[in-house]
Amino acid sequence: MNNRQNNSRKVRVRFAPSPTGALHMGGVRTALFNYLFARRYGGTFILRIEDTDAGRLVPGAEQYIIEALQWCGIVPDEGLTADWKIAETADARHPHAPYRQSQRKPLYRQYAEDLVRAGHAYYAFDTAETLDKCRREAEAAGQSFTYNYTIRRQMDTSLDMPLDAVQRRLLSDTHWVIRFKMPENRDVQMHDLIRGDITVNTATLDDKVLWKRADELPTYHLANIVDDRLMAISHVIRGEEWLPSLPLHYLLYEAFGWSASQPDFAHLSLLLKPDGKGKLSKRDGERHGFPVFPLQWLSPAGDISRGYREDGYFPEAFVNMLALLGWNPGTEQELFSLDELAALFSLERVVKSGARFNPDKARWFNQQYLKSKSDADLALLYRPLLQEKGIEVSMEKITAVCGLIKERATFVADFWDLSSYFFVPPATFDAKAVQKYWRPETPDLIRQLADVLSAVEPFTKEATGEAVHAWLADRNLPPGAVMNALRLCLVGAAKGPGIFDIISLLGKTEVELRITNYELRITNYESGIRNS
RNA sequence: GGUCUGUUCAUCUAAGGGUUAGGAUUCAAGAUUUUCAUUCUUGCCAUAGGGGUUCGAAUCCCCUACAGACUACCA
Repeated sequence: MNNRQNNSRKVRVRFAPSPTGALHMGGVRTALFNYLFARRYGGTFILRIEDTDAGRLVPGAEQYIIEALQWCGIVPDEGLTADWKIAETADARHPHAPYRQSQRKPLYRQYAEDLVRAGHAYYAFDTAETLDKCRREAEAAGQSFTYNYTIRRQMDTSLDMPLDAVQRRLLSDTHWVIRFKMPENRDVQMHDLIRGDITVNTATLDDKVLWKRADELPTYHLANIVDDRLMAISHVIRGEEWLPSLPLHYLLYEAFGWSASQPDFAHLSLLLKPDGKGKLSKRDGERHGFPVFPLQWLSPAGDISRGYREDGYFPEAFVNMLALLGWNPGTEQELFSLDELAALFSLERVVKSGARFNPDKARWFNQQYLKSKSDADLALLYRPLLQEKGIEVSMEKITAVCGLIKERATFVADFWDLSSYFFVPPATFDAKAVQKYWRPETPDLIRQLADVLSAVEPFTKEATGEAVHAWLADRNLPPGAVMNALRLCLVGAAKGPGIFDIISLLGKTEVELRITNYELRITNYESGIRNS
């Protein structure tokens, strides 16, 4: 079998979502692979909105798609204007405008009519009730109803109708459709860039509706083929759910006489649930506590779905994680910028099987990106969170704190739990730590230690460290005798960065205050635990 | 039910006829940090099952099982 990939063509790919709700992460991955493919081969990445089903349109969905792509850094070359709006009028950069199919409405009918004239399609006048009845009858007989060559001559169609009768019917009836006349028994040989050769016999396929008189709109299949042709799409990279309609699309290209220049196809496997069976759905996120959407989504019904952005993921981490779900470069590198991905991406290395999404790995990616950010950048992100709590401190201090805690965090949102004691004195003490580190002799030692620290000048990490160790050596005490107790006074728990980092950042006054205030409280607290 | 697609550690995956089947995440243990986390080391854990082809199969072929998608005047 020859590989029908047409390498000589200029690469033009499209992401063509339907604005029927929030774009879920599987959709983002499809957009990403298209974008990466275009960049890898110096091609053009086009955004096209497939809104041919007015009944399923959801307000805000189109805007959501655009915002999601924007957040991810997946920038279309064509179809979206510089101010991130769908291009509606043609110009040099957007020669095929409009890029919203509802606005291309007048264009499609002639193509459907051409097919009728050429004998590849026909008019069908069956009512919804008739079709329903057929389906119910077939179901009752234990079969499924297929509108194809076995049945089409018994249906209400133009196939055996005199031409003038057809004309009259087209004018008097407003609910007819144009159906593709599926060949009876042909093996359609197809090629998929990811899956290889596929053959399907047309006997199991049906006469798909291409165009509807009722709303004068094409169905997906017609609009898709016509627009891909008009927009000179070279590669169609889309989800696996489209694989079953690939034979129809091949046949459509053939019927139009466009086979020689039809695009190459690549079908991406689906994203699966983290547990159990089936494809990833909105419900999984709710059940397992992770987002399935890039951005938070407020449905018109009022339901809120969480988003990666709002959950504190960095877009780079989200994109990196998504890229490695079903693709890998063949090396052991796992962390990639968008530019690196664009340089490495190829369809040959896309995995055939479905990828089960793993929330743990997603968190790990975010942690990696968090660690790699500069302290100053993180401080910029942390400051608003502090301000919300009414805390106004210098950027220097926030930056220093970020430097000390970033290795301990996965999200910026973790920062407060990890560093509140730098800004407000601890209000509670970890009971286990108190039991472990607070001994009868501790209060006396801690008071002595406070005196030692108050004499240190300048109050730096190094100087305080030296002074404490000198005192320890002088008294012939092991460090364990006071270090953790001191930490307890300052932090409230047995955790956090190095004790002298904390001491120097807190400052002499605050350290003295916390030791004198808390030594007694902890002693009482501890005896409370003993007595209970 | 029918059609198509898929199946390597729990999860993401590498290995395009010859390796002790490799890496990452998770989990566990140890080291480091007298804390916690990081880091490092180690460990646990896989070719769905059965037949072929071959000197040799995760890899090629067939069957079975399982999984998924599709089966609308939705996309």
